[in-house]
Amino acid sequence: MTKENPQAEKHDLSRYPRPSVTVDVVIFTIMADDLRVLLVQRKAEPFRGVWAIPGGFVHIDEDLLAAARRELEEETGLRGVYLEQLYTFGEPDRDPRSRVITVTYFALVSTDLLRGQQLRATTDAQAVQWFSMYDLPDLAFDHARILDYALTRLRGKLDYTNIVSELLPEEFSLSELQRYHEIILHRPLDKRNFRKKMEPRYARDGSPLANDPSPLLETGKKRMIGTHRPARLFRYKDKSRVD
Amino acid sequence: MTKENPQAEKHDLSRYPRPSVTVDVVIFTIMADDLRVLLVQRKAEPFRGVWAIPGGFVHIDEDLLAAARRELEEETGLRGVYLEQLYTFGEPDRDPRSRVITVTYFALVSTDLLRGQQLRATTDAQAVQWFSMYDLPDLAFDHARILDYALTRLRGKLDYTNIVSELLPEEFSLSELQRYHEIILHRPLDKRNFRKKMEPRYARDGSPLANDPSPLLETGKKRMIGTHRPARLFRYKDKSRVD
DNA sequence: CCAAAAGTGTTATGCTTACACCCATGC
DNA sequence: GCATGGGTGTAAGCATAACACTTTTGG
Repeated sequence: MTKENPQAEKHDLSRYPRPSVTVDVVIFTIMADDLRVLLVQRKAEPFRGVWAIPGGFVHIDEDLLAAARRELEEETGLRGVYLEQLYTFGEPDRDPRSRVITVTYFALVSTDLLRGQQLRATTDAQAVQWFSMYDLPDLAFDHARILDYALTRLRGKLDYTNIVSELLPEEFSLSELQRYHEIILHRPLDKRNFRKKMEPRYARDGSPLANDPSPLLETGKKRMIGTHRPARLFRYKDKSRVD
Repeated sequence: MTKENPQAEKHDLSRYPRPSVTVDVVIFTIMADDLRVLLVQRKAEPFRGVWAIPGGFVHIDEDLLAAARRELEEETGLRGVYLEQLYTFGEPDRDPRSRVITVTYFALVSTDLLRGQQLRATTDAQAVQWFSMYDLPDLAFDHARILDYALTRLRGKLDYTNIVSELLPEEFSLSELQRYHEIILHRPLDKRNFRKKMEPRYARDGSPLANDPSPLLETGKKRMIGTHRPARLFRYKDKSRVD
């Protein structure tokens, strides 16, 4: 209380210990036909040797989002990635050592961005590794709950945002787009219905329809892989924005 | 960084100053045909005399939600109220004095609960007052943005949750329910379409329909006010739950 | 019988779901 | 011509949106 009174505030601030504030970043990607999350193996107690979501302390003059970006970059070397605040967890005993409040974020990185990037072994981790969301190891602290929450949020946003565009390469076929949705939702989707919803519509003369609700743009290019009919390629009209 | 290394952690924690953590609680109610929010007038600098969202420091062993409940009770005397975490704001300069990270919540209190409750003048506030969301004073810090965010969230949840039940009395007519929706959305709704969506459906013999999607239960009671046709009264089958 | 709010139905449009076969390509 | 993934249409059911008059009550 008494944030509103500077005198009382000084009082409070000197008398009462402050909690530590960390950011933890749930980093998702799609890889090998699977939804994966980046975890680090803890080098020290508590939970030594146990896998955990990467994260760390917020610096005193650092924005929360900036701290999340920094953590992400430390682990993956990546910048300019989609990040969204998830939730703030602050149960007093979530860290057995001391009071730690963690502001969680989730990041979506496309296979494109990841290509050629090395995962970095940071000083506080024995190892860094991608895990399937559908086959997770035991996790430190309340991190299982955080992953759960992140997955729910990701799924929830799938069908009313462009969020999947952050995981896809710039250009993709409708089958690939559908596959990404299926991997995230973890269930099969009907091909014709999916296309009906996603595909751009054209007027009779082939010109782009004015009030087309589709988020996609047909590039005109085709992709040939293997020995079958080539697929048309699409792009998202707009990339999703951070919340 | 280095949260994972206890030695490095001690280092960090002693070397680096920690931010203060507060909770701010956006308290909504519906009153006099209007959506209102509870604000306090600051007694001290900065922003002395300016209106602000009630809030205060999180105690070192106190859960975030518990801190929000405490703030709420300090201002309104109310317990057992719907509270939901909104967002965490942590720009380094959002408080000119020092680094303050605020975890925001929103609370929904029904006119029923409020009846007979006194607003309390706390030590750090000159005054406490309900303001119309549609006619707000200037606000301290980034509080205008927080209110904005809270309103967006409330509106977004209106049509896929039972959240409005937290603002209503136990029993209400369809007209009242519609009025609450209109007040929150700040636009008129079609009466027949609204009822089609909300009203319970019955089989031909008048028995309650098995797969009725309506969230409402007809109580059988009627309410007579004034000199016109009495309205049927309804209840929500389930109350909404905290996120 | 008047004032006031409660209550009520239809049509058009568009989204959702379920479902099975033909097409284009390289070899 | 075959293997492989790309590509297509229709019908039923359901939600949405627009729109105006009748019913019930107390005084």
